[in-house]
Amino acid sequence: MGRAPCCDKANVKKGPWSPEEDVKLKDYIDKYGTGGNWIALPQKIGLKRCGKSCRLRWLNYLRPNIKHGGFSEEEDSIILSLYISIGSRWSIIAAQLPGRTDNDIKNYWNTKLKKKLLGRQKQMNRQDSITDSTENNLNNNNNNKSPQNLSNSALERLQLHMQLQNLQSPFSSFYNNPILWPKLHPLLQSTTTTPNQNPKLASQESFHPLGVNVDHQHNDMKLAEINNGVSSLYSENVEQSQNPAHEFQPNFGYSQDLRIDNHSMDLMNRGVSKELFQVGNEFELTNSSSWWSEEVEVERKTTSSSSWGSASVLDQTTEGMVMLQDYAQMSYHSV
DNA sequence: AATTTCCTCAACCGCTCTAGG
DNA sequence: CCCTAGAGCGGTTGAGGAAAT
Repeated sequence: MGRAPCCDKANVKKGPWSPEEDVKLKDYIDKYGTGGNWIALPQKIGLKRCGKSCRLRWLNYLRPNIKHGGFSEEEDSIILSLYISIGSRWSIIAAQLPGRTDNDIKNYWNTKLKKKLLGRQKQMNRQDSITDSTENNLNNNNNNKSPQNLSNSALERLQLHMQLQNLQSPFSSFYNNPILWPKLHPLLQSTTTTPNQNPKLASQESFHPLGVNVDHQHNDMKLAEINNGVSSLYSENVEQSQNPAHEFQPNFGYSQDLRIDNHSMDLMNRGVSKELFQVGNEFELTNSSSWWSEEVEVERKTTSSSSWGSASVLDQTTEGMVMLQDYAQMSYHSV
């Protein structure tokens, strides 16, 4: 017993859309809207298409103000920083880029942007063998912590974190140099361990380079996955919790318990990114300079020749978020 | 010029989530 | 509370064009 198909596959046309089909669909939606029922829509118009196919065609190509190709560097930066922040949540990323569709961004990332970044890294590797040893360290770390527990996306983001760090500071290994690690709250420093230090963590949880231990089986960690971290900006330690449930206490750069009320969780699960950030705006932020060690902060200031474009919608988000963007873009442009 | 390989991206698939009965 | 249909999402595929041989 499989799942019932959403439409009669035998009587449905597949493949590329003809201009006539596009006109039919666009005209109808312009006049009457979708009617809130995509499944019924093709029958009303007389299209031999699956409702899902109509929806996709409308969202990705026919609706007004859609942009294709020609991604700007600013858009690249936003995609990069959000990908590192939240992973392959393409719909959320697309919501930050007016006129872009999730499908477009997904394709752009998979075919160009990712290669662009990895290409830079390969170039760096050729130039500097120190970087190679760093990659080996990463691989070793992955081996130690049961890599099958990490999704490809999470691994990729981990690697990107590493690579961005290397691009920024190619002569030192992020993982081998604790001075580069973000400072943790003194009281909680001891609660965050590396997989090597804690075999239990190594086998059960994703190890985050910035101190975020993600237990994917724990419901609270759904948020952590998203924040992992809007980005890595949050650390949490559920086991150490002293706080009541439903109390959301974000804290940039400090490892501590992280809880969230149902409404906020719902917003995040729905991918309502603006509201996600608005939730973030309510945070009482700690001084962002504490997030990175002074060494990184100094280098950040001296190397950065660019700043976030004033047009970025993300500029109005939390200080911490902007800082992350700044970090990502600075790293990106620093090569 | 012919063939092969690579790349791009539109579209599909199958899953999860959600609302409504 | 359960079930179902529809919406939405992310991963994957494959046709077609471009580049390389």
